[in-house]
Amino acid sequence: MPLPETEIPGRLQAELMARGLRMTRQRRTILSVVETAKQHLDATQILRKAHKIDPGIDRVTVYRTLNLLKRHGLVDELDLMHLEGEKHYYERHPQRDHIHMACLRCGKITEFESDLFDRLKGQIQRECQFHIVVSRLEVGGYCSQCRSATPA
Amino acid sequence: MPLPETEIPGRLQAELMARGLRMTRQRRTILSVVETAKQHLDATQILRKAHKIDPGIDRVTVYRTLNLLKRHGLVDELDLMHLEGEKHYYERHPQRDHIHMACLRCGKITEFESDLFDRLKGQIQRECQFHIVVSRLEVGGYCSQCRSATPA
DNA sequence: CTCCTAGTTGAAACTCAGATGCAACTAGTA
DNA sequence: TACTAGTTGCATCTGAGTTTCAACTAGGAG
Repeated sequence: MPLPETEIPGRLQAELMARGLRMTRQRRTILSVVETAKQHLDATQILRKAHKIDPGIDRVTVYRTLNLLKRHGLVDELDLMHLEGEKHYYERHPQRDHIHMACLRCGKITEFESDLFDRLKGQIQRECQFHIVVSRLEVGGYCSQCRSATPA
Repeated sequence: MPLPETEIPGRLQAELMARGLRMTRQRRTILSVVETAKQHLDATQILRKAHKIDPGIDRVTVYRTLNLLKRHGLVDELDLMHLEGEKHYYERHPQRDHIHMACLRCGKITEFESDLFDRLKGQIQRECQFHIVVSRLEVGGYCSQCRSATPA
């Protein structure tokens, strides 16, 4: 089955290789963890998952690889309003930027795409003559469930 | 000259006292530093400036006071795209939220207010039923000067 | 004005994410 | 198959921010 686009096991890998970067065993592992993540993971969680695939992998390699991906715009670094400590979270850079909403009560993270957001970025580029490379809109507050819940 | 609003030396102080919080010598000092800051300061810079006014002041007190102000929504905590390390920057919470643009080349921080931003927040509150307490839109990229400058 | 106490402070020690220096290793190429 | 620039792992470091606790004090009660 020589499909033209196998896509699933390695869009990030493909993109890194297309940039002429070396594909090591460790990088492959970390990339697959990031790629298949169901939620936002921090560096420690990524290390833990990578460790299950390849126990020899080191913390430092995870940090270095995440920096590499960030520099190449392949992953986005999130703070998620520092709801718990100062760690960073990572997600594959999406085709279309979205907003992250963090509930200050239950900690749930919700994502939201908006045309207004796209237009706002356009306005910044035009009016400020600022060339946007990365953007991050994070909002802290109370989600619909927590708003209607009885106060803790 | 009993002006009804002396305003200048202590709007933050007044707001804290209005909330029934204790006004200590140290807090007064830190508040005045934040209040008169010409640019975004991190905790260490705030400590340094506070130290010039009151050498006895401790790091810990600065951190605690900044947390207090943050909890009361009197200052906003910024990351400024982590241009240099993981520290946080602080600014008085403005009447109207603005966007922070960080130049990845020269490090300059520019602020920008936008009607679209206000509308976007309104949309989030309405469509997501999310009650916004704090919002932070940070953008990284290249400012107009650096775009036209010769590559380093 | 004096006393009282809950809230605040400072000093030291701690935590934790992330970075760095360097010798050993290896992917991709000649 | 050999070579080498780039990568890895380990040990160590850094630096922001937090915690613990005894001593102190702002601001209200008497």
